[in-house]
Amino acid sequence: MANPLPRDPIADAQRNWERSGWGNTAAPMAAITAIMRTQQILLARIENVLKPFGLTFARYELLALLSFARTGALPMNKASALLQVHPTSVTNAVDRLEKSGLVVRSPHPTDGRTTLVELTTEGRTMAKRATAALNNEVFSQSGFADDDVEHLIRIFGSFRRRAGDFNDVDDLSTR
Amino acid sequence: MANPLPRDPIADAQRNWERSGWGNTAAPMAAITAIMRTQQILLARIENVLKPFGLTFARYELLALLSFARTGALPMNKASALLQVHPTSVTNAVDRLEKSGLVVRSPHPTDGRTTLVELTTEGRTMAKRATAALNNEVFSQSGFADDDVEHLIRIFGSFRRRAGDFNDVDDLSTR
DNA sequence: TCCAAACCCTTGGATGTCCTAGTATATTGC
DNA sequence: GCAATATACTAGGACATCCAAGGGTTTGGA
Repeated sequence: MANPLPRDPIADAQRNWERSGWGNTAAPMAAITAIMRTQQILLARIENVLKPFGLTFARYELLALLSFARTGALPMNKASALLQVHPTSVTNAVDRLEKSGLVVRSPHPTDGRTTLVELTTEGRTMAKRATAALNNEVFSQSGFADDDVEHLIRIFGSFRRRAGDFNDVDDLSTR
Repeated sequence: MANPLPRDPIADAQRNWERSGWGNTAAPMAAITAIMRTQQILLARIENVLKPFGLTFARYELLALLSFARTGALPMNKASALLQVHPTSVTNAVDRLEKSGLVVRSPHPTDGRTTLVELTTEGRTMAKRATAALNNEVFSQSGFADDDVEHLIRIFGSFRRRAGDFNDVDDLSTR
């Protein structure tokens, strides 16, 4: 990890924006830049925890998704939709997970176009272990206050819905 | 863009987490996953706006950084530190920007190890144009309410400081 | 019935990020 | 003053993401 900078580079950028006549968009610019940087920091922490398992975050997400599927299997296109990544990214992840013996591909029983990805026994075990590690080493000490976590879930939930990610109006806080 | 899902996959994941005995970390997990997805959406929007300019976000960030430097030039290691990316990522970006004629490399006047990256006239023009496009097409319609933008800047500012990004306690709201 | 359109997955290519290692230059300490 | 250590940049490799294009399978309308 590099040494801390003396000043916040994003706050500096915000000032530069304002000084250049973009005062009305300086704040959203700063917020978006902060999201980018935060994502980078969090992803690095996650990858660091997953490395001993021989997993990356992309592959872990697929394992976790499969572990919550009723039968431990999903069509590739379904996984792509739920993970919200390009189909080729799923192909890539499945290739590597299959080489590691954590998932297997099988033909869809009724649709010849579709391929199912299924968790192996080792895959299910790996998903459990990796999940425990992530919860214990990352999520339980995220660095966000409880209130802020709720803020983030709400703000980004609205954002993602408006961005076209999903249609429902489900609100966990009302359960 | 894919069609919207009927349900929010992150809210579903949060429920699965709770059902599996990870109730205490389900919320931070959901918040972090939402940050990842939001970053992906925003990056796609930004790349989309920059594409006509032949720029990517990584290259744009370097151009913007240089455009705010007093002399339009910075040592590579300085750029790496301020952009908070690996030195090799800067090398990569400079290689491509140099091929496009937007920046030039030059030796540091007193330190033989250091290379300066400097904006060309075309580079400065490009930075201005791309910045205007991003402000008009992305930042001015970020999809976040003004209040939420302030929340995000505050929350992620604290997070980044605690993560070791920078040392100051600068708070824009007190200016 | 049958062919065009739609859908599913994969291959190949472009980019970005990081890590590791190697080369060159500066700085430090004895 | 010189060797050891630190610093700066780059080359090569592993992965991830997306896009474009191609081949196989289904579906749907004439």
